[in-house]
Amino acid sequence: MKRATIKDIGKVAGVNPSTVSRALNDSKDISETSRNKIKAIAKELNYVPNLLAVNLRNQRSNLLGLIIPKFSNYFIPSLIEGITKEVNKHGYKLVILSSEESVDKEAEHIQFCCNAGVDGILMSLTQETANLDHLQFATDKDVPILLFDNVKPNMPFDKVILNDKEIGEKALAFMQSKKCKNILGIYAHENQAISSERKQGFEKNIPKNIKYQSINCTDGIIDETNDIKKILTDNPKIDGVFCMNDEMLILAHMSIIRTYPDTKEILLVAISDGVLPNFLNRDVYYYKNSGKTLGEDITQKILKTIQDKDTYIDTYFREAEGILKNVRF
Amino acid sequence: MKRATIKDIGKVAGVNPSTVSRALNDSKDISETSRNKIKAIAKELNYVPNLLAVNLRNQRSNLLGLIIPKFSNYFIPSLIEGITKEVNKHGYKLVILSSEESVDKEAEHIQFCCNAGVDGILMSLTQETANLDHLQFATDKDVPILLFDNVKPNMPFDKVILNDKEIGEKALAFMQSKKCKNILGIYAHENQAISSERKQGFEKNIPKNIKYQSINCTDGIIDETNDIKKILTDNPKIDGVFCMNDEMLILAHMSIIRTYPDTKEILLVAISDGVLPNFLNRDVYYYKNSGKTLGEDITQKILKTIQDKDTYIDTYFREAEGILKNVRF
DNA sequence: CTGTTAGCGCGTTCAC
DNA sequence: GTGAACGCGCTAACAG
Repeated sequence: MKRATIKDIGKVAGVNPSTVSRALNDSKDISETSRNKIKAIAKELNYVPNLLAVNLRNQRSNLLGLIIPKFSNYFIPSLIEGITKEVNKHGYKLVILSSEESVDKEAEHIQFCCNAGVDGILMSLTQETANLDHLQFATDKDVPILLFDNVKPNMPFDKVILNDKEIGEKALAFMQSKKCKNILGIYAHENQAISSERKQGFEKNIPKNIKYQSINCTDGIIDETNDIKKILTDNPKIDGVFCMNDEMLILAHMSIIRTYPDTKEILLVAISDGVLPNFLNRDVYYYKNSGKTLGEDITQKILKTIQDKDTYIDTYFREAEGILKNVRF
Repeated sequence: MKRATIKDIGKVAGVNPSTVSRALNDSKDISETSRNKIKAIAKELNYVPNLLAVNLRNQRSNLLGLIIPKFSNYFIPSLIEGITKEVNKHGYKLVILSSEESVDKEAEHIQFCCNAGVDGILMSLTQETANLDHLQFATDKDVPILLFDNVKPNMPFDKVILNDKEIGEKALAFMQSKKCKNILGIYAHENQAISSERKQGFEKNIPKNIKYQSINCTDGIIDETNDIKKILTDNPKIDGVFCMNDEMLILAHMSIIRTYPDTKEILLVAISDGVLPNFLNRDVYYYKNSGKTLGEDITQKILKTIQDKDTYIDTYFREAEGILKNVRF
């Protein structure tokens, strides 16, 4: 059975389709009686609006686009969960596009969003994205973009930024207060903005009496524990490890317990989504940057931008929570 | 600057919009020369088709809907990654809808998919979903649905099913071969189809000489380690633990190392996505059911259904890989 | 308060 | 091979 349209309803009710539209959308230009009558018929006929038509008419789709560079294990799922929750609340839906670390795909995804009438774009850039010209495509078409996560403070777009550098500094200060004398820092790829920000912050004030070295690892490649293990073995005096995110934390954790099967006094400090530390069998101190709440945040921000039709460029700062300690039973 | 339409192109080229349409869609009813000319102009004008219009015209959107009951930590992210990868290959996009364990939302999401011209629905049911009437909405409108994960073999829809019961049996046999005499099984909520299937399989052939008990845990609630720890403490002879998925595995792992800080001979067997075991500092044997490859699978299946316009009900079986052992360095 | 008309942008049918 | 006209389903502008 073909689905009913407003035309069908109009035929049954003996009114014009536009009147049906008014009734269904609770326009004030319509009488109580015909509104009720029309609504009753609509229900009778199992009428549901065809969103494709509504969207074409309105040139918008109630869709939000999320463009991520790739899937990481801890942050992204948590982020998606936050966005999905918030988006559902406001009657929007979420389309997820993964660039798979390709700038070309990133550009394609932006194009798609614009052509599909997406109302706004949430976007975390690829590691390779140096040039931001392809974002212009969206701004030209007045599709709001909000950058987050892998974004530099000087990028001329709406963005949400964590106080990365400051947390790096705080982390160092904390480790100092805990009497660390020999520290290893574990970071991601240099092109990743948040990684280098956190690194810069951490390395800013290292005093002479603290020995320090760092390593860059690839997300989630468990083999890299071997490299870390080697550093730990070669430097038995290391008494503190700083991890720039959860992926690095798990590598560090594995490496430490493999290097020192019996508990050894190495202070483990990280910036984390907040879930993983509680699943590790070792004290972990961490600054919490929850993907979930970030997801809620950025969703609210872009929905507001959509509503207000703002065009100027905003930078929103976000503070990590901490320092926290994981729960041990 | 307003974006170009086929009308604009036609004006510049001095032809009718319909001719432009033909040229752009490589219709055979058009001369080589005008096709090239029109395409050149289109490029010149930065023409990109308005998908909203295309979709309304075709009554479809090149969108796939994914409806999940909620976000778990291990399986779902991996699943989404698999689907996204596969979907991108074929020019489709993915919309993610989370029911948050509410049957009502589940129904709403189905409705949305149908009204929005989604080409197909991938769906894992809520724990509470007993009645499948609301799926009828989609079949009525000829929107293909494919069920996976939390689906019972007798449900009259297209579905992908893992050999859950069989794996349960195999797991028991494996633990027997490893001389376990006292086993604890850890499962999820009873309403979760895969959990109860795996449980039934595992419990089917337990011999008299093996002591066995089980517990149902909630996903990702770390407090439940206390309950497991109590069982382990009260039953010091337990020498094997079976975990129905990754969430249970991590609970078991925590509980074991907390109960017995020094290594103790407890055989740990699980059904897993395959990532977590390698991050645990203990031997783990597991049957691998990768969310990622499942995601690829179900995407291919539903795309085929869409293409073929099949209407009969298929059940696809999927085999877990194993038994595998985690990598230890 | 309601009907008429027009158009969102595209693809397709039917003429020529 | 091309133009004209129509319709997908809905909403908004204008009249009355």
